[in-house]
Amino acid sequence: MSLPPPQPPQSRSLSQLLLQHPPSQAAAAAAVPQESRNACHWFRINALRLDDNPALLAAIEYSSSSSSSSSAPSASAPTTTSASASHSGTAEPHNTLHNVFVLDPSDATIPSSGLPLVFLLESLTNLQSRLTWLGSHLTILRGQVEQVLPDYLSKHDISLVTYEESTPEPASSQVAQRLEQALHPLRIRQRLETSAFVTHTLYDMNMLLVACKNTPPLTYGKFLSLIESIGPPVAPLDAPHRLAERGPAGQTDAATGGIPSLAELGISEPHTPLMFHGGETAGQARMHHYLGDLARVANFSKPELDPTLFEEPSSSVMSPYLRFGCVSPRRFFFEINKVYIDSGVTPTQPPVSLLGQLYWREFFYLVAAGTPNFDRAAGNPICKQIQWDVNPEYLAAWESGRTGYPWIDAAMNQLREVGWMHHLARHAVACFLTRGDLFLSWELGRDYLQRTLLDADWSISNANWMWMSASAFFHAYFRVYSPITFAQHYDPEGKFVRRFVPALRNFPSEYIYMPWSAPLEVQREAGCIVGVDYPKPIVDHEQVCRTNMERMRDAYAQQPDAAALMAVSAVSMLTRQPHDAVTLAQMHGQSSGTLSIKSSDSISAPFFKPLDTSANGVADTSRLGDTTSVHSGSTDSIPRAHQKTASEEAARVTNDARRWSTTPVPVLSRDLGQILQQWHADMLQRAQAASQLVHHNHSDEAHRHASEAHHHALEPDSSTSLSSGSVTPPSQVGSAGTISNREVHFDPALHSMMATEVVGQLHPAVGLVADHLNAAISTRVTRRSSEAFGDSHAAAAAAAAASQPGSAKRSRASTPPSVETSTRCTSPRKR
DNA sequence: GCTTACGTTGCTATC
DNA sequence: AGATAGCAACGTAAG
Repeated sequence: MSLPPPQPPQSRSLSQLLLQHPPSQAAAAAAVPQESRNACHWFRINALRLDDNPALLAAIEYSSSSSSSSSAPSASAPTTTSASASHSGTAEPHNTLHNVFVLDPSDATIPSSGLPLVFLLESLTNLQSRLTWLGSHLTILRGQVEQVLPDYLSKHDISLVTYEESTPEPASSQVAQRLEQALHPLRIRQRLETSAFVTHTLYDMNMLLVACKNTPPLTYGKFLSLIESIGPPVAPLDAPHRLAERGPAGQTDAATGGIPSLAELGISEPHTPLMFHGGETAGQARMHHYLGDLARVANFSKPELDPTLFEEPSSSVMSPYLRFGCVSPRRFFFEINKVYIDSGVTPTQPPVSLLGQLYWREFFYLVAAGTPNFDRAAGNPICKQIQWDVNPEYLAAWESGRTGYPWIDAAMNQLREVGWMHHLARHAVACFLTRGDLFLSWELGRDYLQRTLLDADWSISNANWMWMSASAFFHAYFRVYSPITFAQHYDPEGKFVRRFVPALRNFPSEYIYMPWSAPLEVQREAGCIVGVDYPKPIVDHEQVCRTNMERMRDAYAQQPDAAALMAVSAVSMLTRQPHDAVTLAQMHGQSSGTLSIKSSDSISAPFFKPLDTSANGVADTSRLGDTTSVHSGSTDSIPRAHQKTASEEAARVTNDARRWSTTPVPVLSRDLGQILQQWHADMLQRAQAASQLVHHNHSDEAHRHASEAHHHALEPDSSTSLSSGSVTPPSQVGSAGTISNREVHFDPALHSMMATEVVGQLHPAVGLVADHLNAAISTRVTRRSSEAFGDSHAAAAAAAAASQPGSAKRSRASTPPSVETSTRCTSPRKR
């Protein structure tokens, strides 16, 4: 795959920058001369740096309009007649620059404990000293953003706020939305403007979503093609030069304070020295150090890196610095390109190259931005619906490094100790937790890593967990990592295990990855008795791996359509006939365009195994039988999967009961209700995001319309739009046990209505939901009905789905969420 | 609707 | 040792 030719980094002038970001330019021009031009840059968790920070530069530029000597590099001073313009030479500028970070306990994107918190505090400390050197100051506010920040802005008479745009993580955009909402009074009272910039990714995800018509590619190659058609990312901007002493340096008022200590936050100091230190300075040092080895960078090939190296990791470990924005991905990108040129050799190519890793990050951000319910299986249209087991003891063993498989345990211990694991070690533990061995949900593993890893990144985390569990992106579930041979290949001596599983320090290499197989005298000699000093394996890999593969095969074969489910659900909400939503895919009558969906082969499957799969039933029974027999006295030293504790068995039985329930309907309906509610919440969020987008565009009319859309989203008219109240409670959902005989009539015209009326009322950005609907109906449901009822029905279904509902809606879905469309589409419709 | 090419990184046995 | 075939056969996306 040939890539866009690298652009040399070039610094652009601020006026150029502002041209690219008309909002802030508009803000600057709109300010009334007599008013002060105090600006505030709100540092967010994804951009804790001075380098390549256009939002910071914009704030500097805005607040230093009078003095070209104190403004940012190469900035041409805007023509202005402001009062401060009369200040000359060394005089203190009248305007102040404020830099604020808000420690908001309600902000889920801010780590609240552990090594990630330590890393954050270090990053803030570094940021503070860098700002001080610059001649400015970092103020830490504590409390909810939407309360403390407006107060601060009001008190300091600030008229421009700049910040880094939110990530695809819902919690991230929610914070920004809460703030924007709270700032509304200030917009009027002190003519406050806000401006957001995207530098935490190489590309603006909204732009990419438009480019891919709201349907992100699901393969890396397709993603590369997409960005190839767009061109290389924008070059990074240099950090601001030193400013004259400005801003409220040294000031501490009641609401502000310094950077809190760990103790102050009630967190104990880590007992081992940090391996990776937070901050822009540390990040840049690491980047330059790593990039100093030209040959290593040019020959970088991700899958070949050794996951067992721990003194000096084989990969760059730039990920924590990218997560917190200590280093700009654009800067990293252009620095890598420089090395490629300097190295004089042909560098490796994506997907395995170092640059390719940045593209992976971008790819996952894009899919995350364009996929509803990206962080869970339910209601996630790209995620396979797999009936994972429930077993808290297995989960606890995995988390705490007590699975009995030294390679897995060592990796988990490394994670706990240093907050980082090699990429391939993550693969190993993720595969082990999910499809490989324990068959637990990827969401559980994601949760643990998300709060433990220094580089935890919502978009990348969820994508990789779906990948490794073969829930999305990757589907060759029969390729399972062995917890024994995989690490053996890299580290036959077991140095990594000895370092991170102290109990095995003296174990002979021959048995280091399978200590249970060592003769007892060997164990005694090594000072580690398996079962006493180190746990026995909690599962027999050989055995569970085979069983799990069968379960994966079954799950794939009976894969329901999450997308179709969502589509039908949505229509049922509109028709207020949710009791009918749960069923089957059959097509009758092309002329009437009415669909019905058969539950037995599609809808019930996401949450339940079909009742009639006798083969599986037998297998299940036999497994339970095995369990019983084992309890009657095997002293076999070889671990067996069915050697279970009573509580494990209880969990298993509960699990089976859930899977084999003979009355699935009520439970199914409850799940469905949750999906609908979640979906509705997502719509609200998108509407708010859209409204915010319009704020940034400073179009009064657009703004008014967006507000109306927002209002509608928040207080939906129950007769016209989606409200959680329209979800039928489980008790109202049909009679149990007759699910396979029930049908729902599904009119494509209603689908169209939903797109134009309800979705359109919120915002065209919500059109992406309609897009999912569209895809769901035209492909998934059709395919289902084809399987169930033959080709003629399928053809009719396809025709119906693609005819009148398609045309109107498709054009909307492919329309960028621009101001123009928003003014058109968000105007409320009377019924 | 069908076929085909492709997909960041498996394991084991065999030569 | 390093490469190859067999395993059992997935989904995505394009033609």
